[in-house]
Amino acid sequence: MSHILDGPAPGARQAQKQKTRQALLDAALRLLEEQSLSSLGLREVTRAAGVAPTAFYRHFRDTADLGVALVEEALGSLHTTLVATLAATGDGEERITAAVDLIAAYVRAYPAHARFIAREQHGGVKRVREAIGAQLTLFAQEVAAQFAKEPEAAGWSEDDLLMLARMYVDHMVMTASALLETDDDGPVTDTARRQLRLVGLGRLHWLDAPALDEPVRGN
Amino acid sequence: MSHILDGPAPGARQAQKQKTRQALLDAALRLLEEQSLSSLGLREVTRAAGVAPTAFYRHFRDTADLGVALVEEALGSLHTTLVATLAATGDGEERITAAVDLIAAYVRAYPAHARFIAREQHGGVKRVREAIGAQLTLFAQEVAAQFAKEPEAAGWSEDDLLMLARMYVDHMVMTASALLETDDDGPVTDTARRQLRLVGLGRLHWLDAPALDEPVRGN
DNA sequence: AATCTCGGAGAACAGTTGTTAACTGCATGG
DNA sequence: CCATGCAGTTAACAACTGTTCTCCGAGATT
Repeated sequence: MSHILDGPAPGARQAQKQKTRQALLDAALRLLEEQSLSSLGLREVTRAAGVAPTAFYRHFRDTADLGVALVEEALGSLHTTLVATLAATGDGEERITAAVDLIAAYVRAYPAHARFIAREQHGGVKRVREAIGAQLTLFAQEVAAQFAKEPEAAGWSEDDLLMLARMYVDHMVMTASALLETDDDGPVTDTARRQLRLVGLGRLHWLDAPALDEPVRGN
Repeated sequence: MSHILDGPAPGARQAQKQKTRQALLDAALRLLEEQSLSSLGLREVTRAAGVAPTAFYRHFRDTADLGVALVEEALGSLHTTLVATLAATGDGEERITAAVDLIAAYVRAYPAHARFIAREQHGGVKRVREAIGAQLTLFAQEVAAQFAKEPEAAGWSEDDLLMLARMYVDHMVMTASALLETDDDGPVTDTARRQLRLVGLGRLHWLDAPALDEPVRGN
């Protein structure tokens, strides 16, 4: 263990603090596999983490606050990975496989994190819902920005690109949730790939359609 | 009112029972607008319904049981409406508008029910999750069956039709959830229509693609 | 008219919750 | 080297939870 980077200025004291903080996050995440955040008790978490109830307040105001921290932990590191995956693959079937594999790998590596996001995306705690929504919107913007760089995006409005990107992002969350409720990934990833293929086909022919800016309102 | 099927005896007594049962369901649904089912307390519900805590047991074993009843109340009557809407409209833009309008009307008419479904679809109570999942699968099967009757489905495998239908159903739930978090339906329904248009375009060109039963595994 | 059924009320239980206050010990900065 | 800051502990609180048992009174049954 090197002491060079964590010792000098910061303090080995904060290391211990973040250690218990992480213990609280881990304990909470484990408990959240079988319940929702809005029913997660402060004492429940501290008990599972092996610390006194009052220690909780040194790190979080309440369980909603802890939930927001969990959102960052679950989604924060995914931005670079996602964008890198999209940038590294071309269009079409190759990219579809890469995207589905990415999410399947994530769900298998961090099932509790994935479950937490899928569950609390529409959950009962407003601040957490908003935090997840903001992250997903950010994902969509990043995906749209990546799309914009590619030749296939010629003629697309910014709004339509964002609409397309949101569809991909929302589909990822749906796929993750579906993966969590099965033990055989095969059928789920297969369906996910076919659905992405369908959207990709629609994308290819999007500009074939006549102008729909002001569709017939006769009805 | 027919008395033949209700049971052994008609009874104005059972009317009062179902009245309090409905009071419990209504009270629960109201409380669930700001929390998840897994944190919904039995006493909380009875207090809001204006009955004694012990009265709860005359109707439900626990709050999870009540949740399953809410799923039926929220989704049960929607099957006929959905199928009728699909059957009454042709393909293309007309059907897209009809479908989006249907879900927007539902969300506006029964916001608490819609919120409950969106929230508990991935929520912390297994039995309720399963009940919602079963209903949505049923929806998908009904939609797929309707699709199968139409000329556009020629050449489609049963599996692909179900995949397409699931996509529509899941997209409906997503749209409902998005509508619940905004007060201006315009942008949301607009995006939803464009996304459906995209999927519809993909559907039209689905058979153009080469056989993908055994895609290249070189990777 | 007498009896039975059963939805609902009331009281009490042991256990849990979030939050406050005052405390201990140790790493840290002067 | 000592005083300060602060992560974590202990104790206590009023409030709340799900559940059981007992009882009541008004339909329903005969």
